[in-house]
Amino acid sequence: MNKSAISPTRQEDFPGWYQEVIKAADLAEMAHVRGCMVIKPWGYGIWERIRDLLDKEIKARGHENAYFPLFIPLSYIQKEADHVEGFAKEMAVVTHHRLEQRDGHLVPGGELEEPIVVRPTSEAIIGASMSQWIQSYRDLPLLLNQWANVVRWEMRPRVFLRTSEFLWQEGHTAHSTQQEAMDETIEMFGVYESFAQEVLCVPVVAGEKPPSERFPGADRSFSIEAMMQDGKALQAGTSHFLGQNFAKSADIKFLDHTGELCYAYTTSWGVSTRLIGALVMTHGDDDGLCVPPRVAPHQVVISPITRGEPVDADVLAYARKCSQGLFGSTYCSEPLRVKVDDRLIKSVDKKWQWLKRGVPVLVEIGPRDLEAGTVTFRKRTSFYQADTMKLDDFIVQVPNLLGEVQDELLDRARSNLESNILTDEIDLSAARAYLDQGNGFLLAKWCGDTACEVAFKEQAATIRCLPRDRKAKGTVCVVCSKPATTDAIFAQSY
RNA sequence: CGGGCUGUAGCGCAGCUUGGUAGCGCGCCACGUUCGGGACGUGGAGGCCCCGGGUUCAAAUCCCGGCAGCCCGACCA
Repeated sequence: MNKSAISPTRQEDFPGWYQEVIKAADLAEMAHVRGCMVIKPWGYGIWERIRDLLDKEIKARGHENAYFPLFIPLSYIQKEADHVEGFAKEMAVVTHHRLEQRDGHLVPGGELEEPIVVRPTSEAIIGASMSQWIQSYRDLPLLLNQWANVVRWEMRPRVFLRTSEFLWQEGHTAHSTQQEAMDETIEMFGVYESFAQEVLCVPVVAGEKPPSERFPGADRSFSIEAMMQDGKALQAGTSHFLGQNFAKSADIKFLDHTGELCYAYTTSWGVSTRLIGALVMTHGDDDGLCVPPRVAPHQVVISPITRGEPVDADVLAYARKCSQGLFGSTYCSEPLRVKVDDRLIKSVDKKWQWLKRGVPVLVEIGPRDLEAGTVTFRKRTSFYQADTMKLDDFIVQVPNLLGEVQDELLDRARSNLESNILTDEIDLSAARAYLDQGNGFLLAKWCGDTACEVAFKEQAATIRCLPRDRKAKGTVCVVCSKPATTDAIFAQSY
């Protein structure tokens, strides 16, 4: 009888399962514009939680939010050579500014003298402002962040993972010294790492990107790499040390305390709606999504079991009493988010809906509970096992229940990550065979030569990052057997 | 951007070969019997058959061109 709610299952067809969960959990649907998605309330609610919590972390470190234009003059983009090369192939370009009737059709008219690109990222246009705002070392550091949409015309869109338009946060800072900019890069890198783990329950491998995977125009890039349940890596957040590259191209200069004119050092860092894709592929099961309580739009849903009988009114009142009892309680220093789902549909349908959406705790209240002064509830992590508790006890216990779900999700994900990182010292053919199966990460030594990365191309595997906290066994490069200079995580990736 | 597959009711699909009144299941609405693990019966609503051209007396069906989606590559903070 315990037929799973999602078909196909993860085992049968992981990409098919992913798309089905997106749909069944009411997160999003593809719009009829290439690669664009409509984010539905449950999905957007998760994004709002991510935004609100991360925004606090960003502001707590002295950054201020601002907003810069969606449109960037082509000439701004052109200033940084690597940046242009990195983004040129995926740019939406605006060339006209009106529509004209011609042969009964609307066609673009009024060609622009200079084409405008829709921002794929905002280094170029924010740099232009920075250059005007910064004159003295007293103007530094300049610590900005913006929440915005960006557009990248990717070849192969995938909902939440790689959409033509997506929502993100992009931090942009300018500093007077290299060290301070580097510290900033590492600081925000750390914020992402702990946010992923503590808030999203997504454990990650944190490390520096190899040169081939750097952000276009960056001197150094750092990323957090999460492992999806199919063993593939998902880059979940990046932080870049841009050196003086953008300062030179955007003319961001200041007079230091000795009166010398210097270029600033800049950084940028961001996370996007891709994090929702990470949540799905980290915590989803064959019954749908499991939303970590800290980012769940509703942490507790109370479903009154009504059957069109006189007792319904009392059941509903009892459900509201339960909801009100939770009012004023907190979890992680925030008021509980509780919803009474009093829609006039069958309670069993509500149960399946909330299972698929992944609400952390679902409470069902019926005439029996009313009579006994109890509630019946299920945690999403053990949904098929309902518990019954006195109402007063339940009200006290809810924060603990949420904590349990949060912990269970993290533990489960962490054990998946750790048990699927191959750390054996193996030779190239064994490494290839392992990566070809695509069931996890390989932690191995690397000589630092890009040519050795190419050896894994056939297996579609790349170096995801040079892990900060993990040491591979051995002393020689897994590919060429020359002395290794670093540890590296090899994996297939999204 | 190359190769393959697909586009018909909210969702999943049949019909297309061989052109001739638009179908099925789920869902939705109404009523009745049910009801704490996806109930059942009866009746009903709902379609520019992706878009634009062409062939034809006649196109969901044949031809051409687009657009969008999925899978595989290449590409990709």
